[in-house]
Amino acid sequence: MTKEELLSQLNESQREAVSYCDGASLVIAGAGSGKTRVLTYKIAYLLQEMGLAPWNILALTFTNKAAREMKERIARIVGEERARYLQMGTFHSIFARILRSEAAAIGYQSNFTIYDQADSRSLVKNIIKEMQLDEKQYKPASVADQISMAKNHVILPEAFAGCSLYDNKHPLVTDIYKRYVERCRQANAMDFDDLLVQTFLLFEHHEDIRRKYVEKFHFVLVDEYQDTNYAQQRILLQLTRERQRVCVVGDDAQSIYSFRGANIDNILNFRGAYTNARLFKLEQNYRSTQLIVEAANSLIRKNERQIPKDVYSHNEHGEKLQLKPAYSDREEAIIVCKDIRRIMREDHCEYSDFAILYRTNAQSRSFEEQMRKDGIPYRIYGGLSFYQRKEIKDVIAYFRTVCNPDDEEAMRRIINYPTRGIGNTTVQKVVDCAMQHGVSLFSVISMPVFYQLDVTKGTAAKLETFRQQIEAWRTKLDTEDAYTLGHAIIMESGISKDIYSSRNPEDLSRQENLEEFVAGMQDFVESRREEDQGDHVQLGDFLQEVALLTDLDSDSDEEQARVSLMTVHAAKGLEFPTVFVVGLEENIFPSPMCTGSMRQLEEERRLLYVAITRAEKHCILTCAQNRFRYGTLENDPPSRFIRDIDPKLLHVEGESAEAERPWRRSAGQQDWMQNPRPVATQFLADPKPRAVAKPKPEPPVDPFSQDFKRLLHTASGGRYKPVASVAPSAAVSASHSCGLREGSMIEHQRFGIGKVVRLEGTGDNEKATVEFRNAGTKQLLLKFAKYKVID
DNA sequence: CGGCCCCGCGTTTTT
DNA sequence: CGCGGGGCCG
Repeated sequence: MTKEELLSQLNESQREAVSYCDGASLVIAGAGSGKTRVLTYKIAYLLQEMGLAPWNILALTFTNKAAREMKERIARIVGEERARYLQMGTFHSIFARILRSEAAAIGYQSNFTIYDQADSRSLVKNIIKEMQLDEKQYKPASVADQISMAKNHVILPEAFAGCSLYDNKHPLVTDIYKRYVERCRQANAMDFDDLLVQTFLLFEHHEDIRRKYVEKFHFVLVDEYQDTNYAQQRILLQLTRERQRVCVVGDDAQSIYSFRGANIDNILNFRGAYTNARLFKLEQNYRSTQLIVEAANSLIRKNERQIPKDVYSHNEHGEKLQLKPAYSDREEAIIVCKDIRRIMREDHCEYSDFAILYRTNAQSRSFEEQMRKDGIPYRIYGGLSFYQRKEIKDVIAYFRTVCNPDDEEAMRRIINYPTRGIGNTTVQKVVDCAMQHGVSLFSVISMPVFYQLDVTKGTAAKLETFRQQIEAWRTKLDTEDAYTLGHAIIMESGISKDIYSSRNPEDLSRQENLEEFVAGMQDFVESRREEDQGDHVQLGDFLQEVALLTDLDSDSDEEQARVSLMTVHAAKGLEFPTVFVVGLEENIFPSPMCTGSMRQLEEERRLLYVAITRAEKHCILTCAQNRFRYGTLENDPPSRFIRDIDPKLLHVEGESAEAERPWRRSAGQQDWMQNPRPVATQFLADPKPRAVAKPKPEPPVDPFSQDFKRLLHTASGGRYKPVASVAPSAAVSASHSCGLREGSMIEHQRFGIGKVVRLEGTGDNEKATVEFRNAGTKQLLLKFAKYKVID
């Protein structure tokens, strides 16, 4: 591709951003303005026009998926060969690689383990217990979050007491933090935040090493810059302050990750850090209709902290945003399902053209149920990651122990799994002993006599057997590939036996998960072998990959079109012709956890902005007046953000009933949010039957029955009326999230054609019993099964 | 040491 | 309501 051809693919502002390579630049890319396009073309431009070698370009992204997709797109422009050597990946994966090769300089071994959030929390919890603190006062999760936040701001334990995170009610967090850091070191482990902090410290204390990487990376690009935290910003500065050859791309209006340390000031003040930085704005939105863009603009304009910009669209006018009030979460789901059917008829589109976005994962439930009833195929993203499932974590803990026997959290997990008679008492003795001598658990187990470990003969023998088993696998680390060794560990450790001899035969999902995991391991080894040729793929390589991989990254070779259900956070970077933003009530969106500070409220508002701007053609908001949560009925007013949207751009269903819709009252009138909530709950049975001998004849109230509607009507003083008379859908034969019904014919990737004879389970545990023509009867865990519905 | 029962708790989430 | 952790008992 010539320079002219390359640049002709871009609009004027994109072209300017791409071709400016002389110094630092900040590209503010409005929603749908072709941000990824600019990044890919810019890298192509650097390669072709500026003559940079691919290994001299560093591109940092936030997800593996983003990195992979961008690499593919660049390969299409400049060819596989050159794209392959680009230094492209997430902050964490790139820095993990650097840290492994420079481990010695900071006193680590290069086989260090990466602790995930669960490991961090568990370690914090152990420390709190050992310090004999009250777990009510020092909640492990919250302390772990504080430590994480401190690290994101590069505040080391010594400085913690003086920082703003420190609060007088919990003075001992400082000590917990100190111990935590020590323990990570003893375990030769880094948590996710360490991958940043340690990289920063490495560059800060070892100028020679910093120079080496400055020399290596001639140009640095950062995607989603609005989501970087302080540590990331500092490292970026370390790498680029001499050359100033850096380009960051982002949208301050889409900064929604402050809860994990992202700091919107990074992008707002970029030109404070790089004084000569040029600013480019991409303001033309190619994704959405004009009315959607304008409605989103009207919302985000209510925020004070932002870089002024004027996002516009030249696409068709389109229709207004729709607001559809519902009585209950169940009716909300019914409305959405009806609308999906309606729009499919009108627009002749597929299930995969729809997304349902919500604030919290728990909200998926009502939609799941309704879509199953209606036979609408769907896929839920997020929730529990595959790698967070117990059986998978156990296997990984074995792998981790074999690669790095000092890994305390992994050791604790597997030392008595499967049960081998090493109970809590023994574990605690080993831990105490290790702490006393300042060594790892494995050191104590290896030399119990030397460390004067006080256990009975029998226990000592059990520990020794365990140690020998680990050591035996360790000798194979260099000679066997990840798959062979991993498979051996699963078989020989007794994990396999434990899972397959499980007393409840219904518990088949664990087996399938394990099989999926083993298959994934095999795939990994094979694909890596092709890439790197020759060298065999070690277990450690697999662990490195897995530690930084998530569910969303996994291959989604969708055979079947399905409606996507996910949180707004998970939807960032995606787009859909039709988007439903559901649950727009106070105490849901904005989340009740945000205390109302302006910063937090503005972030919640940006979150809604992100949700709306995912939509290409239709954007439909829903709001339920009553919602079951934790078994009780909640009744919240509509979200305050609804009032932030320009009323001219919002069509409320049942407009005629305006007077009765509290959120349509003009400003100045008494604030509807301050009105006492209508209490429908009082008409319902007390959800927790206490010992109090009260006559409690109330049968459970079906939230969709006529009775319930009447209750709501009375409770609200007649204010709430049905938005649409929606009959509960007639009993539909058992059907499935994947569009399956009993009797469906499917074509399975491995087993061929078969007939579904039974469906059971919900959510991730949905299983189908299928009679295959040529492969007999099989049970499939639908989350992982690869198949197509043919009838 | 292991299983069972009861109590408490419950934003967003990537790496 | 549903899950996970802690405590108690065999």
